[in-house]
Amino acid sequence: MALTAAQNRVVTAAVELFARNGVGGTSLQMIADEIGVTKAAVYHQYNTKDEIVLAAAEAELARLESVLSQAEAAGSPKQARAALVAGIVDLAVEGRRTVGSILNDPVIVGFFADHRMFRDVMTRLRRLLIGDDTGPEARVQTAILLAAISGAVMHPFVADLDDEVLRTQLLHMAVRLLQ
Amino acid sequence: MALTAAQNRVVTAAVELFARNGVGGTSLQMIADEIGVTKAAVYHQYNTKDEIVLAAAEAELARLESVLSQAEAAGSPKQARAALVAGIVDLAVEGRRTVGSILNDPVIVGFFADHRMFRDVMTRLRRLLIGDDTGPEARVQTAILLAAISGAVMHPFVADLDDEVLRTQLLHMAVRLLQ
DNA sequence: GTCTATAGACCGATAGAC
DNA sequence: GTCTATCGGTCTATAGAC
Repeated sequence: MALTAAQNRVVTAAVELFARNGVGGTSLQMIADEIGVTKAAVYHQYNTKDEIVLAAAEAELARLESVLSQAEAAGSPKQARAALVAGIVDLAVEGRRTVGSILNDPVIVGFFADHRMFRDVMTRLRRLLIGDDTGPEARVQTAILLAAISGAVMHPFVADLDDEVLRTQLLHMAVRLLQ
Repeated sequence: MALTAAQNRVVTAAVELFARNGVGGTSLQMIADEIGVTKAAVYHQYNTKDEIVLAAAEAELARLESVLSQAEAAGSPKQARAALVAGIVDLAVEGRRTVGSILNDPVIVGFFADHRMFRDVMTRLRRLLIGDDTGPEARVQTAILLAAISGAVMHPFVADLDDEVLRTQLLHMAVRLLQ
């Protein structure tokens, strides 16, 4: 899981290109060109394209996992939820160019379903946001909250807005939606 | 714009495959196989892959445009907004497997920015939802509303929910968010 | 860790018969 | 409207030198 400097260059370039062209529209040659090395040098770090996609998805997820862990350490469930939502808003705004495309790419969504690491984070996320209420209303409401945050940051309607303005408005709405 | 039967088969297969594999991850061979013809037969309908992608995006957008036109014919702005939101919820739930992936694919998002038809629909959508208020709050709120609807329907948290339950919950939230 | 060079499959696209 | 056959190019992936 700990990446070497060379692996980090590969993953960073991959995340950027996946957001720009989609996973299926990104070749190893593109990644190599973006870094300024040859394909063979990329293959020295990862043996298949799938491994790169997985590493890129894990790198993005690691940031969410970090926010999640911090939130779980909060005093009360209510404080935990607030901390989590604020952290997710920060994450989404910070990565507004890349997060959305990657989260929605069909190939990566497939990984989400297949690998336990992703499911575990989703379970923790769900538990923190809605506790033990597994009814339809709570599930839809949580899906809306998460989709709204990750989707709104890359919407054309807000493309020309400052990060700070976007963050403030988004957080305000998220708090309202959570009540 | 009016599609022949053969063109319709191509576009329908393309929409399905784009949702499953992404635009960049879908080849003309895949589309041909899905229909049960050869690549050359597909090329007889559309001369390039880009034309197919464009036709697929237009087909999806045409459904939104139809909802938009109906809403614009409503008596008051308030009624128009309500009709529009209800129509969009229906559209999203109906196409919950495909709509989300296609709306977020980087290649199609690029088309959205380049082609006037998409921008026109977006302008009408925006006018109907927020009128002449072009401030940050209104823009973020509208982006949230649209992102929430299109993103929530394909969220893993609601994957096992009935269409009817999902539609009801989603509509309830949308109305609340619109106030 | 990076390179050159290459293998074999698949890509988008075209020609021409039926 | 669909087919067979083919083109040049790019794809993922590997071998082996430095």
